[in-house]
Amino acid sequence: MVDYLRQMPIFSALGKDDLARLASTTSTRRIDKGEALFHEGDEADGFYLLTEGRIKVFKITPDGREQTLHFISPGETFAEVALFSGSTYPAGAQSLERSEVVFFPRADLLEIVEKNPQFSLGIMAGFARWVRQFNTLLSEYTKAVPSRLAGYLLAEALRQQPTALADGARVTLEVNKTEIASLLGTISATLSRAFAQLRDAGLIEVSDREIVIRDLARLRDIASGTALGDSKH
Amino acid sequence: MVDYLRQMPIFSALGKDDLARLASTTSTRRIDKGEALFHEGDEADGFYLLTEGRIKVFKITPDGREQTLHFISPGETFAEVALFSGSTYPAGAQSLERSEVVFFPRADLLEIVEKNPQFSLGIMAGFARWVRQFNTLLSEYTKAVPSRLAGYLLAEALRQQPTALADGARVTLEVNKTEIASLLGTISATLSRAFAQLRDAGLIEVSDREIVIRDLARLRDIASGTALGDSKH
DNA sequence: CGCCACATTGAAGGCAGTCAAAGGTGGTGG
DNA sequence: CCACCACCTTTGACTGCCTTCAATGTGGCG
Repeated sequence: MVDYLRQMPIFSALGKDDLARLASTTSTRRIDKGEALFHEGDEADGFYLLTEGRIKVFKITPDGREQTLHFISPGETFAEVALFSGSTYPAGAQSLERSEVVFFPRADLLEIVEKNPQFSLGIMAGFARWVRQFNTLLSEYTKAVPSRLAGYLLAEALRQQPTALADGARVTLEVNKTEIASLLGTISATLSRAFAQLRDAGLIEVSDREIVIRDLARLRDIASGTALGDSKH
Repeated sequence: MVDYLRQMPIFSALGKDDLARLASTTSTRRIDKGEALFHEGDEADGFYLLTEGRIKVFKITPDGREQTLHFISPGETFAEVALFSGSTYPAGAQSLERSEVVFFPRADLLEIVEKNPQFSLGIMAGFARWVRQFNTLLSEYTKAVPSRLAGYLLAEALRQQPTALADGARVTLEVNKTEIASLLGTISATLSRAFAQLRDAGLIEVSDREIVIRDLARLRDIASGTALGDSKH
């Protein structure tokens, strides 16, 4: 466990002793597909590291729909907001597949923070990343659904193959389309139409969860907000 | 200046020496109405404290509209994201009136963070607050415009008179309606209709920037997502 | 007095959400 | 091994809200 933690950017500044102490306070939990890890409003008493599976972090909107905020992949931490006193989780977390998480109780972390200023810098850097992502999500909201989808596909493509992104690149959707719809702030029926539009315009090919990017340039254009009909000679 | 800083929650954990050092590194800047403080994407080299006036923090959406993220009031800090290395401002800031800000350069702050773990906890708490606020903003986005407006009016009412919020409460809009429209993710024409709907339903009275809340219970109901037509006997 | 920014209102069009139905797929249990 | 079922995906028809475009009103300020 100590070695595993050491690999993570957030913990890399800690010494051997602190790492060992940290490791000894954690607990591991397995959750089945569809099971809730915590609910929005629950008392927040620590944060999580996902070691296996896939988790979604989401809010329930006033009209009862689920709005997904992030999908968490193995190796990522989430719910860091729990590091602060008296707070509750601002969103819920639920597994999309059989998953395994490591839990870090708040009390022990705070002790370590107080002794390791560098560690707090690492946590703050994590926050900054989060802010940026949220910012992006907010911008996305004002765009049409096909634009958001194009943006999502490009982000996924980049994540899956950071090098050599070019026409013909393949993207595998790692969650089902209903979940993607929730992340993009829409519903599966509308997302389905958006996929159809990008396909009919010749930008992508779709076959279940396998997507092939056929026209990267125009896809980028759509993602940046250009309406699908518009061409700019 | 030292006394002024000490009042702020974020700085309250600092000792006299650090406060004095911090104060000596700051600079004050006056900006005219409409002037930009920084633009989205600028190199972020410090954060700001607003001492006078009013500032909006905003992004330009892909289709060219302004999306306001926050209005900053005197005594509030903003652009804290600048505390992290190699980052750029994720949004722009512009004054809505003649304003005065105090600038805290990053380099000096980082030194203080390293010596004062408690200080970093304060900054992190600030971030957590921010996350929550953003979270709220995201939820708001999925609601109809009259609901968002109702939520905004309630939040303003609460901010202006934390005690004794009841029917007959007065709210003064502190920015013009076009700016409010931008904060609520819409345009002035649509916001104008939303005001008219709340007025015609007998929930509020509107007279320029002075709003009177006539039916607090129903206004809360609308804000929480109930459609204006729906009644629940 | 006249300009300008802001606010309001009308008309029209479009995008997306809702409801509904049908086809496909994988998993489970008999 | 097959039948059934639950879930996902897609498509159609419809409705409603919001945006766009445009015109008019109004208050402040030079």
